[in-house]
Amino acid sequence: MSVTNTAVTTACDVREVLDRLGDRWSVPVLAELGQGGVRRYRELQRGVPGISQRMLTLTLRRLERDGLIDRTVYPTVPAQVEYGLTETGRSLTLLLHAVADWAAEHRESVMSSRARWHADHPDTSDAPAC
Amino acid sequence: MSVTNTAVTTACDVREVLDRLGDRWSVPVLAELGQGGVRRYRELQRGVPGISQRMLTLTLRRLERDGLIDRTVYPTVPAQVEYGLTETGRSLTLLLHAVADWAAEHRESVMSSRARWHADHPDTSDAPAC
DNA sequence: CCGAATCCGACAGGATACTG
DNA sequence: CAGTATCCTGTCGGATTCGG
Repeated sequence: MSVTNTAVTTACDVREVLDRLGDRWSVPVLAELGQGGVRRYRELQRGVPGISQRMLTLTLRRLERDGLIDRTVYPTVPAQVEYGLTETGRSLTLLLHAVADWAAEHRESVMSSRARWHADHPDTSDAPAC
Repeated sequence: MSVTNTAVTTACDVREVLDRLGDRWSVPVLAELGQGGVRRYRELQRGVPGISQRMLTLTLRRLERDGLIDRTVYPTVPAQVEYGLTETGRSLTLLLHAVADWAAEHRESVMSSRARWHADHPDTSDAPAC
């Protein structure tokens, strides 16, 4: 770790820093937090349909651990917790917008390619619709 | 599919189109193919250290299915197969460069945040070094 | 309200052996 | 050389229950 050269960026580094892009819920949670200011736990659960309490908590812990969101606890009764993006997290949402733009732009291309593949290879499995 | 509005981009769509960003080997393989022209099967296996034959084949099939790479078979003996990026695949590598840049730029921030978390929570598990 | 703890199924992915 | 086929394991994530 004595090397300060940040230009050496391998695919390995990317996965080490951005492994949150691989899991199921980090991106939806970040997207929800990116829409506005601060959200409470229940609001997030409603804003990210389908997420379980377990995965919401795990995802929030990991995002907090990586410094992408911060967690504020108000010692009221019952407890109140607010989640919001950090500066790093906000910059990440900009990147995610670029990713979403790419997906929207090339969606037709990818889908038609998959349809062609599906026609040529009738046996291979397909992921169901979203 | 009668809607032509591409501005409606949900996180669901992104994962549907770009689920290859989530798996273990698609990005390294795309990076290897993005470095130069066309690669053969064995060259890819050498250029992507650690990948097994099984995962290399699976990854290549999925990338081909999505129209990100194309596969050319020369009917020589023994068989010779070449893989190369399509136009869509090349445009994706541009996006991946942006992702890699973000990771390099915020690597220190994320790492220090994890170190702090690790200091405050001595029990939580950590992914090993890359 | 905001979680932690536990159990469990599914599937991605590694190792190995075999084939045209 | 360029793959299949098979077995096996770890991990992710869902469902449920309990606690502060």
